[in-house]
Formats: sequence, structure tokens, C-alpha cells
Amino acid sequence: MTQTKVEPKFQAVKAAVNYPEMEEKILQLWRDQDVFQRSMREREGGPHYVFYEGPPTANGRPGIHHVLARAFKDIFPRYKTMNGYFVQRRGGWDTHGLPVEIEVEKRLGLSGKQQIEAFGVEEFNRRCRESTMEYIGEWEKLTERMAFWVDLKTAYVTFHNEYVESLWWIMRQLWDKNLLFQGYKVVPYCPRCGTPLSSHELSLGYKEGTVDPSVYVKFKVLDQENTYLLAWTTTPWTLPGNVALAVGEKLAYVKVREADGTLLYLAAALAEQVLKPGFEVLEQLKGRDLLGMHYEPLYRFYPVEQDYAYVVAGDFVSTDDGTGIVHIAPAFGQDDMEVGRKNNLPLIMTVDAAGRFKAEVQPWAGVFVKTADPDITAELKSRGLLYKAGTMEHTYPFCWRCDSPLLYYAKETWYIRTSQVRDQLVALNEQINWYPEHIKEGRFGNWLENNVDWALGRDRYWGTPLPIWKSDAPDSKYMECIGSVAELEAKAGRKLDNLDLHRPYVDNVTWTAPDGGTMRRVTEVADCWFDSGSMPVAQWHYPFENQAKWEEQAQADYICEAIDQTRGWFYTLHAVSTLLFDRPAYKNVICLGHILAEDGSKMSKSKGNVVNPWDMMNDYGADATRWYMYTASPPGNSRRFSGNLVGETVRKFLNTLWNTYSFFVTYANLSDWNVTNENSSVSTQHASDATSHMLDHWVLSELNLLVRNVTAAMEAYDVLGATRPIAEFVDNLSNWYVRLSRRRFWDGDPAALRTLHKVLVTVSQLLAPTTPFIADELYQNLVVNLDGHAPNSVHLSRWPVVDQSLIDEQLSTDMQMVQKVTSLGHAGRQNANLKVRQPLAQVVVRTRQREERASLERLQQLVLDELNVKRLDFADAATDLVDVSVFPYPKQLGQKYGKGYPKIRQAMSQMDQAELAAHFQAGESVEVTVDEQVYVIAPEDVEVRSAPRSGYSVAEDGGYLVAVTTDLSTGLVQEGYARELVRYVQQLRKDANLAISDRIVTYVEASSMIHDVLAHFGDYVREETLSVDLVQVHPAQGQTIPAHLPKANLELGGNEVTIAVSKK
RNA sequence: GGGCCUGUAGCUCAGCCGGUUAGAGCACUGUGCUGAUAACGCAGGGGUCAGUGGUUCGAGUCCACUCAGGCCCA
Repeated sequence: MTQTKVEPKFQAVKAAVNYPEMEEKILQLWRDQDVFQRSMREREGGPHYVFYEGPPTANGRPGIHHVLARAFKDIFPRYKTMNGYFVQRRGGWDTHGLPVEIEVEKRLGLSGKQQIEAFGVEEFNRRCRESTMEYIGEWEKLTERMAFWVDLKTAYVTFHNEYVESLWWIMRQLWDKNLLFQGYKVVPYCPRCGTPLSSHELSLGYKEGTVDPSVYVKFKVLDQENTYLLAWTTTPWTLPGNVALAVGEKLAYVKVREADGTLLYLAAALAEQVLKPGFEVLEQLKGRDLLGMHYEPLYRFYPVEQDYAYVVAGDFVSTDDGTGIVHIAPAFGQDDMEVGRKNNLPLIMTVDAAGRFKAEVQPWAGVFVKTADPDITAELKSRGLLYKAGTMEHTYPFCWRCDSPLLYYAKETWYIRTSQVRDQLVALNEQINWYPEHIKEGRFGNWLENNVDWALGRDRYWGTPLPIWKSDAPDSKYMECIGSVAELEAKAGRKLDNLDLHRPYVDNVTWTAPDGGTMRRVTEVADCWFDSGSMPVAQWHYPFENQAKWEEQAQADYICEAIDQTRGWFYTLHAVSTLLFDRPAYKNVICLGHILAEDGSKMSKSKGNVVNPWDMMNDYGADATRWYMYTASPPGNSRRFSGNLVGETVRKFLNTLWNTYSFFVTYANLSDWNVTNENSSVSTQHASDATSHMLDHWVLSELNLLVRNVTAAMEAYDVLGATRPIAEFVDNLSNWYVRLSRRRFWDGDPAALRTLHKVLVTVSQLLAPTTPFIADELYQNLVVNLDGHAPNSVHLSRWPVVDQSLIDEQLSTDMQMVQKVTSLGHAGRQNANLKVRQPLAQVVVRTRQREERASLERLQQLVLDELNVKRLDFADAATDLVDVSVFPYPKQLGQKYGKGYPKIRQAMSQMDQAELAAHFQAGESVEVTVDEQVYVIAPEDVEVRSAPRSGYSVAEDGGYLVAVTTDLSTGLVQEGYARELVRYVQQLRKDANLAISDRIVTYVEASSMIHDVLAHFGDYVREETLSVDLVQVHPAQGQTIPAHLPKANLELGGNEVTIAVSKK
């Protein structure tokens, strides 16, 4: 081996790597080379792949759950780019809505709408606009740092005039289709925010374990002495609005006499649990018997003209709780409202917009309704109308932002008539590919099937103003919906160039109505979910401009958000697209589970168990964090998260890859190997062209299988399938291919170097979508530095294509068998305390199938080397070296004989195993008779198992058995000593900091027994240790090792040995 | 109250069409190997496969119910 100083072809790689540092370096490279923009620009003209970014709101800091979502969003655009697609990835910001307003209110110390209006809507909205971008810098930084490639420079912003104008256009389309309407409905209403909540907002705020009053109220029946209908409610404040009582027509009711003589009606099934003991049932009756029964109203705060205060039927009445008699206040409940409508009952609105009783409700006028609950209860008690009162825990909705308890109110507001297209919503959902699949028919499908109209209006300030103008002439119903600024200009009769399309500015635009009144905008703004759900249209300011862009980007190939978006963005996108275009907005969607804290509890600021994403980036790096997200659990599952778990990813996966890479670079540079010397171009070179080595073939076969599997998984949006196999491969590459091939790398074998180079380059490409940093780090050094024609970044390169000709399934199977057997062989050695350095005479293997034996025969040398044995044999019932047993396969015999199987098994175990085995091995069937029933057992129904008898150490697993001989000949023992000696010499070399190629003189001072070893194995020792001389020092003859040399002592078979080395 | 999902070793997760002795990684203990590896190999302890009942020759796997957690709806 000659050594000439040459320029290393690859940049030297440190064995220990600081990932965050490495990632920062790569980030700088991407910036310098403008790689992200180029990854789009260079694909222009390619087929389109469309990704929609679900816009976050930047009025808070990004959390680790945003990293999760963004990591998953990033994969497929990168993958498709590498496959030649043009993937425009426009970012977006969601800027309107209550969350923003609440934040600003808090900051300004305002509370409620009156105070906002006093403060001034103009200034309030200005502050809102500012606040939406407050943390945008932090979002941009984290987005870049984690390498989520989304174009934030051109991001759409929902408050921009262009965006709002598109929303107006959409609303105008709905208006023209008569899908926008104003209706009375009972809605969940937040008295603090002064606005109704949409059903998807409502769903954000349910709280279990809410304590509310539970009161049983007696309604005095007219014309019946001392007789009452017993009703139950958890909202005493709704009682002043009571107009009826509902019963289930078919339910069973009873009339009972209490101990004190009071007569009560209630459901039969609930009497026992509701009433005090000692009552007497006077009468059994059905609900329908009670219909029309009038009672004395509890209160008379409002004059009522029509008939009311009587028993009506309600199909919602149950006997699950309460009394089976339900108090009806149409102003405060959806069911109540419907019953009221059906029976022409009055609607008594006792409460104002702030949730306080109106002046007419004298005792409690101005009191917040929930606060009045105890007073109302007390007042009823004072009149003897309270049967009993307590509290109960149930689930009750609260405002998702301000946490006020919601009230159900009859409110007039604007709706989108989504229920009209319900069937279409359901049908179009069929075309969407959901991950996980169960969301499609389950959570999302159910939601669509139960679709109710979308409450669009919000009585708020910072949002897209509803473009509806109404005449203020008395009793006028005249309205217009405006679909563009131009149209508004025409109406207003003036240019509106600089008009900000927000309150209060648009509110100031008026014109004369045909009926003589003044056209004024309705005060409401749109639900902010309408903004984001309309982004496919509005992000392009369609139809006012960008028609071509819109055509290209009209339907997303892929979107990804967490599961809470089923009722949020997933729904609103789908609804808007269905209403407008009658097609799904997206084709593939990954729906992520939530991130939980390490202990499985919810992450929340209040618990203080929130993981700061920057800590992950700084401690472990983006690649590790991303890789953990992808590989930890299926995307739809909720996943536990912690720094420790990410750290495991670093140690297990990234370090293994890095070390293999560093190993390659070290030896490639050492041997002056240069891929470009051999072939014209790195990126096109064919690794298998010039290798005949079985391990090279194997690793290339595995590599191509990997490419095939990962590609298939990517195409199927299967993130686990696209990542976990890479980790397995890297493990195999490092701990099998490289380990077994080390010698070839030391020798600078070009075939080995070429193979490993090819593998590393391909792996870097497979990793590019998932761990973009380490992927590019490898690619830069292994490809870009050498090949002027190569793409400048792995992210600009083409996704690897499977080379079918390199796939050798048989070889892969064979190797798996070798790994299985060598693993068991090591276990066998361990059992007998035989270290691997000690050569053994024989290993005996029992496989389950004959083909597996052939596998081992083909790769026999590998088994022998790996196990350090001289001979490989197979256990065979014919030899008397082994014990045999016959194992009846449950699958085959169970299917054949069903119930008979256990009996057969029992019977066969009683028979002479050797004799049975002999029959089966001769290919004969055997008849087994149990309980006078004859069962024919064919050779393929059983497995003949054999185990070596004695003189072997055995390891067994899953039907496989490996046995190594434990008897050692003198020759084997001596060879073992020689190996031991070599290891110590190598250690000395290492300690003396000798270069790998340095020649040495080795001194061995020991008894004659060891000299005998050297007589046989001296050449071997010399070769292994690059010893020019092997000096045998005989102390008996007065010889000594030169004193200045560092020595090592070891013991070989009870003999003291001292060795030393010196550089030649 | 209803729907969807989850429940397998201390932790994170595999486990196919029901079929041989339920696996991997981490952690722990012991041991071996090492001229790439912050690694690696081997062994050990650690499991009522959440529970109960059912179907079946056979259930972690299928069915029913229950419990716990998560999410959603009312």
C-alpha cells in the first residue's frame, strides 16, 4: 500500500456532528442559492400539483402542533417537485374574526360592544389589523427554520381589499342562487361578545362538569284542586319566557298523591327517582291524555293575546332525566322554537342583547340572566311552586374565546342555505381521499349528513362586511347584495378608489333606495371561517384578475390540517366549493391527530407542559423533530411528544446515517477514489456496472426495493410507509453492509466505494422530502461538489427511479435468512460462553422450510465468517446427531379437521417421534386414529423438527434452530489465541496513534505455548497488524522488549503474554 | 345522551386473511464485539394484549357489552 498525498475529493466530515449548526449552514446555502424559489421556477411548465395552505392566524406564537402540521404539509410538495411537478406553495394568513378582536379588547381594557363603539370602530379595527401581524416575524422564522417550504413572500392575507372583494363576489353568487337568507333561529349566543356563534365555533367550547342549577317546578293545573305538572329545568332564567309544557305523546305518565296531599303529574319511569318517598300512584296515563291541559303561567310580565300555557306534544321529550315534562320557552331553545311555531305559541323575549333581563321583567330587570338563577328559584319557592332544587353537572357550551357561558337565543341573522346542498356535500365527499380513512364516513361524513344552515353573520367589527344594503324606509324589505367595488361605485355614484373594505368605511357608503329610503349596509360581518374556506377563489382575487392562475389552482391535490378542522376549514372549503362549483375543493387530505404531552395529557398553557418548538430546533434540530413526527405513530393518531423522544431519533437514526456517511468520506478520500474518474456524471452513473461482489449486489437490491416501497408509499400519502423503511434500511446499511465490507473499504476497493456512494446519494434523495437538511448536506458533499452538471441541491434533483434489474428478491430473502441464523448462532455461542474470536468447528442449522436451507447454502461463506465457524451443516432427521419431533401445523390441520385438531395434536405427541418423522420425510402420509376416527396427515401438514443432541450449544426461535459445536481442538484454540493477540496489537497501534497504514515491529514475550501458536499463525498475525517483524522475546534466554515501548499484558489460556509495538 | 378514534412490556410503537412460543426500539442489568459509529451483537428481568361475555378446533386479531383516554356532536 503506497500513500501519496492527494487533495481529498470530498470535504472531510467530522464523526460527531452538531445538527442545529449543520442545519443553519444548509439554510444559509438555500438562501444564497435561492433554492426554494428555484424549486418552483425550474419546474414551471411541468404538470401542476396543487397544495393549499390552511392559513394560521399570526396573532399568537406558533406552537409545536404547528410544527407537526407544517412538517406534514411539507412532504408532498417537495416529493412532487422532485418528480418534476410545478408546485406553487402560496402561504396565507387568516386575519379576521373574534380571536383577533378579543385579543385587542383585552389589550385596550375594553369589555363588550358598547365600550368598543365608544372607543371607536375605526381605531379598533386599525388595532386589529396591526395585531394580526404581530407575531408574523416569529412565524416566518420558525417556518424557515423547520424548512417548511411555503411561499410567504406572496402569501394571501384575508383582510386585503382584493381578498374581501372576492368574498363579496362569492356572496353575491350565493345571493343570486337564493342561498343567502335572513332568518330567525335559536342560536348559541355569547352575551359578552354580543354575537351568535356558528356551529363549528360552538363545538370548540363545550365543557364537561359544568355545574348548573337543577330545579323541579310545579305548574298549577287550572280547574284541578291542588294539582300540578312537574317540570324540570337547568336554566331557571328561561322560566319567565315559558309558554307551554311538552310531553311525549306515547310515554307513560302517572298522577300521584304526595304524602302532604299534593297531586302531581310526571313520567311514570321517573317518579321513583324524582319524588320523595311515600307517594301514591292514583292514575296511569299516556302523554297524549295530558295534551291541551292548561296551567297557570308562572309569570305575566308581557301581555299575551293568543292561547298559551298548556301541554303540547314534543318528540324530543325523553325519560332519561328530568320529569318527562319539558318547559318550553321558544326564545331560548331550538326545540322550543319549533314547538312554538307548530302550536302558534307566543315568543316571549325577556332578555336583551347583553344577556340581561329587560325592564319588563321587573324583579330582575338589568340582571345578567345566569346571575338571576338563584333569585328566580327563591322567588318560586316563596310562592310554593318549587318542588325541589339542587345542582347538577353536565356538559354546557361556553364561548370558545371569552369563556362566557353561552345562551340560546332567538336571533335574526344571515345564513347560507347549506342544507339545500346537503346531498351534494355528501356525494362530493365520496371523491375525497381521506387519511385516516374513517374520517370520511365517520366524523366528516356524519357532520355533512346532519348539515344545518351555516350561520354567516356576526354582529362584530373586524371582519369581512356582509355586502348587503337595505332600505331604511319604514317597513321596507328592499335589499341588494353588492358583488364588487365597481358595482358599489355605480350605486354610490362616485369613485371609491381608496375605500378600505371594512367597517366603518363601507358603512358610510349609502345611496337612495327605489322606495325612497336610504340604502344602508346591514351591520353584520362574515364568519371568519367563510374567509378561509373561500381561499381557493379569494387568494387570486378571482374573478377580477388572475383567471389563468385560478384555473390552474382551482382544486387542491393535497391539504393537511389537524382533526379539529373537520368542522372548520375542511368543512368550509368543502361547503364553499360545493355551493359555487359543485366539486370538491381538495382531492387528498391528511387529518392529523393532536399532540399530547409526554404523559398523554393535553398540552395547555395552564398546565405548563407546552413544548416550545424553538427548544426542539436548538437542541435537536428540525430534521430530528420532523422525523419523529413522521415515524412516531400513524398520522391520524394523537401522539405523545417530548424532547427525549426526539433525542432518541437523533441517536438511533440520524447518527447512524451520519456515521456511515462520515465513514464513506474518510475512506474515499484516503484511497483517492473519485466517482467522476470512473464515469461521466455522478447523477447518472450506474453503481452496479462494475461490481461482482455479492454484498454490493445485495445492498443495491435492498436500495432499489426501498426506492420502490418509499415511492409507492409517497404516491399513496402513506407517511409511515415512506419513512420507517428508510430507517430500517439505514440500520441495515450501517450494521450489516458496511460492517461486513470494512476490509474492502480499507483497501480502497472502487466497487465498494462506488456502491456505497450510490446508496448514500439515493438515500439522501429519498430523505429530501422528510429530513431536508441532512439530505442536502450529504448531497452537497457527495454530488454537488464533484459534478458541475448536477443540480445545486438535492431538492432540485430528480426523485430516484427504481432499477428493476438490480432487484434480486431471492438475494434479499437469502440475506434475511443469514441474519436470522447468525443472530441465533451468536446466541448459541453466548449460551456456551464462547466468544466470537474463538473459531468453532461446526454450526448446525435447522430451518423451517427447505428453500431456506438453500438460502443458507448460497451464502454459506457469509455465515461461516460471521459466526467464525469452519463448517455449516443442516439438522437432518436421518442423522443420529439429532433428536427429532413432529409439529402439526394448526392452520392446515385445523382447517382440514376442525375440532379434530387438538386430538390429533395430542395423539401425535404420544407417538414415536423418530418413526413419525421418518414417514413424513419419506414423503408418506400417516394415519392417526383417535376415538375411532381416522385422520390422514400428509407430510405438508407437519414440520419435522430436529435438534442436535449433545456437544452443541443451541439457540432457538420461531421454529428455527442453530447449534454450534462446543468441542475445541488444539488448532482451533490456537487460532483463537492468534485472533486475540491481533486484537491487542491493534489496540496498541490505536493507543500509539499510528496511522492506519503504518508498518510496525511487534514484540511478543510469552511462554513457549504461545510461541507454538505463532509458529502456526504468525503470518496471519503479521498480515493483520501490518507487522514487518514479529519478534518473539524469550525471557528465559535473557531477552526483553525494548524498555521505552508501551506494553500490554494479556492472558491467553492461563499464560501471561506481554506485547509491544514500535513504528518501523 | 349519541358518534368516531385509541387502549399490547416502565416508555414509544409493530402485530397481515383468526393459526407455531405476542414482537421491535428505548430504558435497566449482565456480557461480548469494535482501526467508522455518541454505536453494534447476545442474554436477562419486565405482558391478565383495558375488562367481561360470545363465535370458533383455535381470539391480541371477529362480535356484543363495560371501563378508561382523546376528539367531535347534542
